[in-house]
Amino acid sequence: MRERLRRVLEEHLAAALREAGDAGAVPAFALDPPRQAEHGDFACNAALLVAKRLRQPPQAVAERLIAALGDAGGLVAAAEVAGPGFVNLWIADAEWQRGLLGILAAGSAFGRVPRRDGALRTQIEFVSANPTGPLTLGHGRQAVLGDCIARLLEAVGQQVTREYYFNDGGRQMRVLGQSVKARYLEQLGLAAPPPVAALADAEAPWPESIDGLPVVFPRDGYQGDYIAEIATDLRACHGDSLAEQPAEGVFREAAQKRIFAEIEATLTALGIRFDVYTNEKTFYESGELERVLDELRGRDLVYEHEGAVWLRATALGLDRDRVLVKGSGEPTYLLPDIAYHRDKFRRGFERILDIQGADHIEQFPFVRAAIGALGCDPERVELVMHQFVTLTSGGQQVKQSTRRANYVTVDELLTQVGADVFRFFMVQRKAEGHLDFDLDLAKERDWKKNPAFYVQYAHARTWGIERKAAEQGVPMPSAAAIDASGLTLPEELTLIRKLLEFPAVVAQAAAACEPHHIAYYLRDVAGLWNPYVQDGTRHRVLSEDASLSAARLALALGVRTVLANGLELLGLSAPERM
RNA sequence: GCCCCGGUAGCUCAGUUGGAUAGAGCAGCGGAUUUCUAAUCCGCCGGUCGGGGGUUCGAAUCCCUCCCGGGGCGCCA
Repeated sequence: MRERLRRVLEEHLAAALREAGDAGAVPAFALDPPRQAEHGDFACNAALLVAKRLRQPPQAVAERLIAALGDAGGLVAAAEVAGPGFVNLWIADAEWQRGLLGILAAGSAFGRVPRRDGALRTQIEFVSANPTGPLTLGHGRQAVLGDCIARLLEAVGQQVTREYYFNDGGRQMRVLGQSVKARYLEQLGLAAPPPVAALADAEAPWPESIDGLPVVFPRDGYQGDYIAEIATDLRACHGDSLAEQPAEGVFREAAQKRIFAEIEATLTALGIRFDVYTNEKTFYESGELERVLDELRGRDLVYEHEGAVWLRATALGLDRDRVLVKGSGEPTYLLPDIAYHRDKFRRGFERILDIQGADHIEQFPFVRAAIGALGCDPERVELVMHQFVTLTSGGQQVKQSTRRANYVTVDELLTQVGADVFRFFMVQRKAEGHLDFDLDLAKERDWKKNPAFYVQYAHARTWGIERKAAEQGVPMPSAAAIDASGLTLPEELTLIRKLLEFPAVVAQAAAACEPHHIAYYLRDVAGLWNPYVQDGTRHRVLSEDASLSAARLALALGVRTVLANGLELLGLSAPERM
C-alpha cells in the first residue's frame, strides 16, 4: 500500500520537475507514519525537498501535489498541507481492511520479504567460547543476539550458516588441564589447595607448599566448582591411577569434552543450533598458517623483531604492528584468525558477519586489514559489536568476577527464568549499549509486568478467543471469504495499521542487524491488542452480530499471525494458552 | 595519553539513517470500579535529549570541542 502510494507520488513529482525544466531525478523522500495520529496515516516531505529546485515555496508545491494526486484511485481519503510543507495523507478505511486480508493470506510468510539485493550466502560466527568453563551472561547475550540476527537475515532471503569457532589447544587449555589435575591430586591428599586469600587476590603471596604438601594448582588456574567435579568424576572412573599422568593428557581431554558437552546443552536449551564448528587446530594441521605467513611475507607485510614474527599493520593504515608468531615459535591468536577468515571466503560466503564482545573489537581491524592484503574484499566482512551484561537483583548490581569463578552462568539463569524470558531480555536492548538484566523483572510471572509474557499472552489471547468461539459454535472465518468492512472503530484501524508495519520493521531490523526493533515492535502490537480485548464492555469480539464477530475474529487472526511470526524471529515460543 | 561504545523522564531504555508539540515500560500521584493489605480500568505528573559551538527551511540524530561512565590499548583469547 505504501509502495503504491509512493509510486503515484513519484510520478507526480517527476512531472512537476519536468514542467519546470528540471531533468534531475526525483529525490528519495520520506513517506512514513507520523508520530502523531492527527498528522494522518502517512506524512510526506517531498515538497520540502524539491521546493528549491522548483523555485516555489514548499507549501505551494505541496498544494499542487495534492491537487494532482486526487484520491489516487480510491487509495487516499483525505490530504492536507501542514507545517512548513508536509503533505499529510489519510488512507481510505477499505484499504486498511484489505490490508488485513493480505496478512491472513500471507500467514507465516507475512514479514518474510526477500530483499532485492538477493539471496546472499552469509556466514555468521558467534559465541566461539573456548571450552574452559560454562557460558557466562556475556556469552548468553552474544548467543541470543547472533541467533536472532541469523533469523532476521533468513527472513529477508539470505542463506545463513551459523558457525562456532574454538580452540582446544593453546595456553588456555593447558591451564585448564593443570587446574583439573591439581584438584584431582588435592582430592587424593597428594597436594594442598591454595589458600582462599591467595586465590582471591592476584597480588597475594603464593605458597609453594602447605604442611609438607605441594601446591600444584596454577596461579592463573580456573577456580570454578566444575573443575573439582570433573576431578571427582575422573576419580570415580580411574581411582588414583592417574596421579602420574601429565596434565596435558587425560585431564585436559576430560575437561574439554565435558565442558563442551555442557556448552552445547546450554545452547540447545536456548534453542540455538550451530551448523558448523570450526577448530583453530585445523589451520595448524593443514599448513594453512605457513601459507598465510608466506603470502603476507611475499607482500612485504611481515618482519622479524626480537625473535618474534610481526605483521606490518602500520603499512595497512593501522596504528601499530602486531605479533603473528611469538618468540617461542607459537602463533598468537591473530594468525589463525586471519587464516580462518580467509577460509570463510574460500568456502564461498559472500557476506561474513562476526559477532564480538566489546573486549575483542581491537582485534577486528587487524584481521580485516590482513584479509584485504590477501586479496579478499574486506567490505564483505562485518562486525557486530555488543557490550557486556550486568545483573541487577533487589535494586543491587550482582558482583561478577571471572577470576574467582564467581559469576552467574547462563544455565543458572535459564533455570530461574526459562529460555523465552532469557532470550527476550537479552535481545531487547540494542547491542552496542550495556545491558542491565533485571532479574526481579525477569522472574516476575505477572504477564502485565514481564514484557516477554506480555507479548506471549497477547498471542495466547487470540487462541483464547478462538476457543471461546468454538464453545459458542461461532465458526472461524475462512481466509477466502472474509468481510473486514465491519472493522471501523479507531482502535481497530490503529491495530491494522500497526500490523501492516511489520514487514518494514523486519526489513529495517535485518538491514541494520538490530533485532531489538522486533522486540519493541511486538510490545507495541501487544500494547494495542491487550487493552482491546481487556476492554470487553465496549466492544466484544464475539457478539450477536455474526458478520461483525467474523470481522473481529479476522482481526484476532491478523494479530496472531504477526505476533507468532515476530516471536519466531526472536526465537520465542508462541503459546496457545498460558 | 590514544582508540571504541554509551550519556534521552525518578529507574530501565526506544527514537524508523535530518522532520512537525521527543516516546514506552516500571516507579510516583489522582480518580473510578471493587466484599478484604489484592486486582483491574482511566487520567495526571514528569525533559536545558551530558555542556557549548557549528552546518540548514528544520538537529536527540550530522561536524567540532569539552565533561562523565564502561571497555580496550599483551609475544593472553
